[in-house]
Amino acid sequence: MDLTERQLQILEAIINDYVENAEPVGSRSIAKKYNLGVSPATIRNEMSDLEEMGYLTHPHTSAGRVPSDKAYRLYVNTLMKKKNLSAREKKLISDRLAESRNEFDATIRHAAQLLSEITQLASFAMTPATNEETISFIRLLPVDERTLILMIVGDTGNVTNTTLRLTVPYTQEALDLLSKNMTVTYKGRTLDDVLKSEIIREAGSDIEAMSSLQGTVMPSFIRTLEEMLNVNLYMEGMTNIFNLPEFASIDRARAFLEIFTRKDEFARKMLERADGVVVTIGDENDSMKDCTLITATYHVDGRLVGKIGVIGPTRMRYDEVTAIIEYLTSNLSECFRITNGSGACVQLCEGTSDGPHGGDEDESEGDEE
Amino acid sequence: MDLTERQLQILEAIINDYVENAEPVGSRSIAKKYNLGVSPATIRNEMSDLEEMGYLTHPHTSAGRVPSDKAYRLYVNTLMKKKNLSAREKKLISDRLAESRNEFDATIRHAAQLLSEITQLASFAMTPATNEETISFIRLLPVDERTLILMIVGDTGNVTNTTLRLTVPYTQEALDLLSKNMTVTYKGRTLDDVLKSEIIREAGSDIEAMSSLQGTVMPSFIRTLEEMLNVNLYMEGMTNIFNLPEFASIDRARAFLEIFTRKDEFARKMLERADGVVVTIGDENDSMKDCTLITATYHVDGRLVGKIGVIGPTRMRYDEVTAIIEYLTSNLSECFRITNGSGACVQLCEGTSDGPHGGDEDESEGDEE
DNA sequence: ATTAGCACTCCTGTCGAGTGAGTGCTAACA
DNA sequence: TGTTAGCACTCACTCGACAGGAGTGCTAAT
Repeated sequence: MDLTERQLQILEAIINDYVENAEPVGSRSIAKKYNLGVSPATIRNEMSDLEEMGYLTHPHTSAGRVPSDKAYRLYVNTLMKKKNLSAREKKLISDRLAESRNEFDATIRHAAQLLSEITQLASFAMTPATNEETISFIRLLPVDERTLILMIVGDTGNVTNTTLRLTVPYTQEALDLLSKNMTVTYKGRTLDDVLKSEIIREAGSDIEAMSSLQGTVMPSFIRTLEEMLNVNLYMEGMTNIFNLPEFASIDRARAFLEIFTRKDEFARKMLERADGVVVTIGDENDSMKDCTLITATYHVDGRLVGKIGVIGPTRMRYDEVTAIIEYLTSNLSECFRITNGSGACVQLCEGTSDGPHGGDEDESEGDEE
Repeated sequence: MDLTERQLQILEAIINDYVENAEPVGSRSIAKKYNLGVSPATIRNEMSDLEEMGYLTHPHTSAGRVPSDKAYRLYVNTLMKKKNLSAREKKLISDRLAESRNEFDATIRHAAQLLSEITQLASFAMTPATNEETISFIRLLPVDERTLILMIVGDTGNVTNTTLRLTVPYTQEALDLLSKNMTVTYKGRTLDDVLKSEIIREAGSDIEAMSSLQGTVMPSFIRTLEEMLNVNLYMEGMTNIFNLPEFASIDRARAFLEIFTRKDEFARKMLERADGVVVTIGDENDSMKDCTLITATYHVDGRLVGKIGVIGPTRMRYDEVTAIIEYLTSNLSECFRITNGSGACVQLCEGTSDGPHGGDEDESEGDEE
């Protein structure tokens, strides 16, 4: 059954009022503040109907009405008007992102910080998943007679390295050979693929092989691959939620903060979410059933996809938050696009652990000394 | 004025009782639980004296006594008996640290996790400060025609790298030359030293130089050096404090958690603390005036010094926590010592961001393709 | 010096009345 | 038939009174 125009108006008024004041809203205050041309009694009747339809709830008989998850869903889907950010806000976002534009991870982290500062909610940002990244080359660099660096470079310029300290000295020849062999073996294969095959191979490997240089390097190689597959997750503004009345009880606050302590689990869940702006309200979330989660995706070089999002109570300024997150992700994507010079990335683009472009590793390598 | 033996006994009893129950302790309960052979009335008199001397406080007339910071200080300095960990706890620590012993940063993080799990308080662990680390060599590695990797290797095997994406292609020759020049220029100098001189040089650099490959690489070089100087700080168990009655109020909890959000500031403060086990109680801390901070240092290869610590209310099991932190740091130091084979590091020692020895970069390299 | 006894303080929890915000129903009205 | 005014009713919240209890501090006896 569809809602009448007036019911929609009343519902919207209730949502706006409740979002602002966090207190059950009564018929009289709606009639006074938003002049809909009807009396409190009429509004009461409509409210009663809206409650019957599941859009409103009632903490107790003599209290005002509170919007339900269903009401917020309706609001987000149909009622909400697209909001435009003020020039000031836009400038703030652009400027702050530009500050660290040359450093990939720092930019991502700053985006999360910005998001929590502007929305006054908790936020997160993740570096792109690297499942489809392929190995470009592998290097073993000598540090001293027993220390060496294992370096894996992906086709997007993503680098991960590990310092290995052997208990017995290695020879330069063995190092060079292994370095070469590993690159030949793994080049062009995805991290995932290599990891799976290597874990199986390791499990069945013989002791003989383990005593060789390769035998000692391989476990580290596997671990380094695993590390390279992990996304970096930055979470910000967790103490913001203490300002909100819905988290005034220590138990609610605690439950909320525990999300932040289990980053791996959280990252996994976020990776599963669809691309684009996704809003999940209250019960629509698996856990955090009284929170709203708004996530969005940014693109690196049009290929890799990273996620960023806001976590707060279901009572939030949906219009503002989605507007901010949309502007922020488009700005981020712009930042990480180098092919069509956007002006945001004029001279140099650089990333500590990631970057754009499907790289080509076949250019001559040259030795450094 | 010195305390009598009986006063010390009573004070200790009050501290033990309060640490356990978090409630003001009365004369009667002391007389009953700890049979000191005197009546509640006598204990009351002693308590009154102890209060006068500043060891006890009194929330209100008809409440029991609460130990003051001064009492805890006395307890830690003279009353406290050294506690021995149970075999089970020792095994737990050793086993958990051994799990990740080959990965430096992971081990540090696990140490913090362990500390918070066992003490049920908040904890932190930091990687060693690298102020005195010298540059071993610098590498510029090609990824594709416009992407390259800048890699700085310290004398301890500490590696930091950054992926640079240029807007104009570079030549292999320029890359090799710059790589070589940079190594020759900076090798053997400390990170601090190079950073300072380079920042000054950059400020006065001419535009001409900026357009060269060197000009584009240098700002990233500086940033990467800065990154290399930063210690990694891991904080764990922050939600543990919600279990403690002293943090039942949302404001107290909030103030506490805000420490965790300003990691840089926190890291700086912790670096300033003396080596060894350091206990600062309540007012002895600059901020966090109603917390106790217990920190200790571990050693890497007998040279570098890292910090680890516990943060909790002044009411804590000082004996247990110091015992745990002592055992943990000695175990950590053992883990990171390779020269005298401790058995903890038999086959291979490896670290993502650290390692021993003053390296030599001049060994021949060999190419990968 | 120690202790029993006792008055006193002050926190805590409970109970009931009063208050106010808000609803739900009914009857009058346009 | 939809809208509105009026009114009774509900229920949370606040405040003061009161009792109970834990604990102190003082005094006098041992």
